[in-house]
Amino acid sequence: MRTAPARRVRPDTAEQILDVAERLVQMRGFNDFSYADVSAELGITKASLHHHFRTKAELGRRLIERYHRRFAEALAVIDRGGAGAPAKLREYVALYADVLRRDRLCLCGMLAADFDTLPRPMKLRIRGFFDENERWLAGVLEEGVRSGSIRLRGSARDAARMVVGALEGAMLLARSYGDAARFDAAADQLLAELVG
Amino acid sequence: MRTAPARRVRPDTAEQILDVAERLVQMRGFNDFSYADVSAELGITKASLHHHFRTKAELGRRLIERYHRRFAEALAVIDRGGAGAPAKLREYVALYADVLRRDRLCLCGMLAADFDTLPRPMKLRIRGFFDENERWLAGVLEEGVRSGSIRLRGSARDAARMVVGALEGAMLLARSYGDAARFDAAADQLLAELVG
DNA sequence: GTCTATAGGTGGATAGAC
DNA sequence: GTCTATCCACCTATAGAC
Repeated sequence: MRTAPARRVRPDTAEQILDVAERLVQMRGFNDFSYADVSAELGITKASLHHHFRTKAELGRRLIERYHRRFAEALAVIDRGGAGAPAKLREYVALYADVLRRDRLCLCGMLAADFDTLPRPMKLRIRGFFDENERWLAGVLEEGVRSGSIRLRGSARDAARMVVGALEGAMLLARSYGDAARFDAAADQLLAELVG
Repeated sequence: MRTAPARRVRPDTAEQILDVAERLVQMRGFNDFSYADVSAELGITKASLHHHFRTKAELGRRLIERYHRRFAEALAVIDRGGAGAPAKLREYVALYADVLRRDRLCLCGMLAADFDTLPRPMKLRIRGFFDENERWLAGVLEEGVRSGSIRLRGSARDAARMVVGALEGAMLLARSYGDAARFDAAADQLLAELVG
């Protein structure tokens, strides 16, 4: 079943850089982490970082692309599970909760706060990430409406947008109190409104 | 009816500094505006800014305090209006929408994204702002439950927390698309779930 | 209360050797 | 692919004259 070649035990340098940068952005924001931070953590010089990612804007763009790809894969896994709409929604919420439990915000939620200061290629990809969230959620909600497990007041698209915003905001608030349970409580309330 | 002394036409320098800094923080975040930005806009030197606000941390603290005070006054105005709970909720949402329409985020929503990088006095006051929002909203929701105009699934406190998060997140998302109508749609959905 | 001048640090980025 | 060395812009903050 596994057709890909065996993975290296140690990820290559570019991946390691993305790993560290991703965590720093999710915790501090795009403009509050530096090549120097990544350099110190990985034990290689800033000049070497520039060999892998020519500019910070390019590093930022690649960060979003990888995050989006992995998120889409997680959604595909949920889809393959074949659960009903309510269970799928709970799995979706769990993706957010897992991020928060590692003391991070959603990468794109954080970048949405930095939005005004970001280069255009990053802005477009942040929207692309949210668009995919909205599309997937709207599909699940419509499926739930058809099967009678979900009750919506407006369009599935508007409900999906509301849910994404509510979860991003709940993460933001929960982290300000260092209290992941705040996120869980908010998400539970939200789902209770949607699920019959 | 007006008992306060007539206001100066030109606000004093400290207020002007707060005005400019507040807008910059709401648009760009606390770490992406500088004394140089404010200096250029007001036509006074950075050294003069330091005369009014010794450190950036102090300026940040004062920003939150003023924002909190003004917000509390706006809530008091809503209370004095004597409307029912659903109308009060709509007025509350309008406070957020007005901020967004000036291309800004909530000051404390933005600072919540910067949270990890902020000095402790600012962190405590950001929580204080959200606490007040939560307290006021919970009161309105309870009033609505008593009068039968609001239907809650959990506690008023949890519902209030969910609403604050959802509105902050909706602002964040709406601004990323430069589309204030996204906020309105999300807020309408949210209120529709609470109001009967 | 405002200015000039400057300190001391960090930012992203580049040249060129190995 | 990694390094040393360096550039220049910008940051927050201070000293001291007016």
